[in-house]
Amino acid sequence: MTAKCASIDLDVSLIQMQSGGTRWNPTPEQIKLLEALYQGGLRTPNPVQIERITAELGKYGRIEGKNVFYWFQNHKARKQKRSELVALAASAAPLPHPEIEETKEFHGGSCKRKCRSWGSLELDVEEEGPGDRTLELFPLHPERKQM
Amino acid sequence: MTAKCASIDLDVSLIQMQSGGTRWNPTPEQIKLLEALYQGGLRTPNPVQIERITAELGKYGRIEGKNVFYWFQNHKARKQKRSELVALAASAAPLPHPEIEETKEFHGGSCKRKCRSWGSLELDVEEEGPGDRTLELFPLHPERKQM
DNA sequence: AAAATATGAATGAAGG
DNA sequence: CCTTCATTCATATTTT
Repeated sequence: MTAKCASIDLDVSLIQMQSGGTRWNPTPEQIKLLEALYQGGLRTPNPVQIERITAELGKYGRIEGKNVFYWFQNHKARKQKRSELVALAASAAPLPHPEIEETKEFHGGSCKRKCRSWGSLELDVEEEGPGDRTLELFPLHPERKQM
Repeated sequence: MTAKCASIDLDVSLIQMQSGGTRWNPTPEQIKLLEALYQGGLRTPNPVQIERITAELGKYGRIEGKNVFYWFQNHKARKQKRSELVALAASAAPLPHPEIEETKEFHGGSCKRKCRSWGSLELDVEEEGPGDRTLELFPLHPERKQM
């Protein structure tokens, strides 16, 4: 028997948070919801939105409003940066090396791919399609209450 | 009070596994060049710089923009950390005078950042607005776990 | 080979 | 909003 179970089932999710020293660690469920919201078009939620999202995500783990706020900020900023960098690299260095292993097949003749993300290979992001899902996540009237 | 759900069985081993191969392993030539740039004063290259460096380093091995980006970030942070450790050790032994120089920032100062104002500010929304009270923000959850 | 260490990668948090 | 700091995780490398 592997003496591994130390009977100290740490409820890390809560204990460390109470100490106030550990940063928020989103659970898979929380991430899924956040990404769904982002995909739905939400970029900078208002305080009201933040409060609601926080309340919903709070069911899956400890979370605060600022976590939601920061998550959207970071998510947006980093997607921007990745796109920026990839686009720059693509325009600057088309094909410096003969060892190509990408086999980019373009259908229709649109060379302008919008491959974001760092890598040149995998790491595909969810692309919101038109009418992909009936996600009515924004029943709020358009108000300008940005921080 | 043993009301802990525990279950820390982390299958994280696969969650963030980059299916595609190993992480970037810089060649000696690449490291030499990167360190030369760092010594030259470069700390946080812009996307343009990153692209150039990537293009140059690409001659010596497979590399991407994010590798350069991360390298500088890590290198800088860890150099600072080491410097702090050394300074700490130095100030521990041969220092007859307890006088501490006031905020002697050489070129960066890695002091802990102060908290801004998330402690108890907004996010305290109890009202939905005038007559606006019919909306479910999360149609994704058919069931509630709050019981 | 196992443990310790070094470092690439990722992201939460905060400053400006 | 954009940039940067700081912490953490995962893995390659070195040490014992």
